[in-house]
Amino acid sequence: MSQIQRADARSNRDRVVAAAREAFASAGLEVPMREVARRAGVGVATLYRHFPTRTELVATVLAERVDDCTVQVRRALDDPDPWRALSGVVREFAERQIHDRALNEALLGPGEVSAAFQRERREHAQALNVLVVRARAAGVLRDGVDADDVRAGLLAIASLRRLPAATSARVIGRVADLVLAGIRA
Amino acid sequence: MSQIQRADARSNRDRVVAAAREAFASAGLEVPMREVARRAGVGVATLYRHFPTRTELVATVLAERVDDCTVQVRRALDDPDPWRALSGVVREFAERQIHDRALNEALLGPGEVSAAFQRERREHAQALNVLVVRARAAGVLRDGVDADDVRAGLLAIASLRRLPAATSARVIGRVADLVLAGIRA
DNA sequence: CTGGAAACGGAGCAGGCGTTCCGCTGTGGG
DNA sequence: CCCACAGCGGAACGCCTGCTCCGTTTCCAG
Repeated sequence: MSQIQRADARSNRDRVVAAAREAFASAGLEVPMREVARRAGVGVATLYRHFPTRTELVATVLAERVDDCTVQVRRALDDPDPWRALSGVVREFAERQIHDRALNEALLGPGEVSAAFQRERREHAQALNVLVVRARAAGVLRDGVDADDVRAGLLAIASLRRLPAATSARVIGRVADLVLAGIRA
Repeated sequence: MSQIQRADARSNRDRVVAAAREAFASAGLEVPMREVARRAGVGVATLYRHFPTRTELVATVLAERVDDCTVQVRRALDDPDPWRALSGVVREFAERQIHDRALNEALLGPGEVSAAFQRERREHAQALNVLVVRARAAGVLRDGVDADDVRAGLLAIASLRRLPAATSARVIGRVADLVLAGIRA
């Protein structure tokens, strides 16, 4: 019913997405289209047949990553310990940044790219709000700390991904600790 | 004895530096050379005669900004109140980032550019160390916080400059508060 | 005032990017 | 098995960048 496209086309599309995912994660979003095509073992035309514009390819790959983050926050809602839930989200987010160079650009990139994720971001924000409200009710947050503070902390962690790789991991870890110390009662 | 160059050459050099300073601050370091030349009211060749390569122009402009930061930390050494001195450095640094888009790239940019400031960075680090040691002696720092934590916090603040201008100011302010709360006893 | 060196401006070059065009290839329904 | 056509690869286009070349203008010492 669905197979309008040939089997080899479908397989090539998958290889392109896989190559883009890997390339973006390790080298950042500015990897040239030619390079993605080369890694996928296809010609540039094939790449453009599946993704008519660079932005669409980027959006497709980033959608997966952004979803990962939302899923992670949702999962934290199941944790009965409010502080462990919230601090786990911050720490795991930091961990993700260390291993995936593309993710931070989904959150920081100039409108064009990140505008596509408004819905995902809202879902992420809502789940995070719940975590913050619970933590606040449990009295583990410093007075005056709200969800925007936590989001600002996450953004700060994400931004650090631009540092030279040699130091970014260490700095991200320190900032994550700093953010947690900054929101805790 | 020194005027080996003509008066108009000297004046053009000044205009180029001024134009670059302004352009970098408002639009970021990736402003094209043509655009800097246009703003300065000179041809590109004139620009290249004074700065043989783009990197040299960038380094010249950034050197001023980086110096500003070092001077500011040195001045804080005169403050008798250790917490006010340290927190003032963090806040003023945040303020600078909000108003100058170029500064963060001096600290974050890939080696090529930022490597030129190793000496300045060491001086900055030494002065900051003194502030941290004093604050620690005064007992206003949380246990385990060291100068690297403060530096990591400053880097986090600097990195945020890449956010869309509309939100970056607010987020930078929140993160600065978060960092201060995170290091305070 | 004048001439030659210093300085100038902008067209032009090389190279990298995203994207398109088009002649060929190989898949899969009949 | 076969051939129409979906799908392919890579050369080529247009644009933008950093940087250079060279004929022309401007300064200023004598």
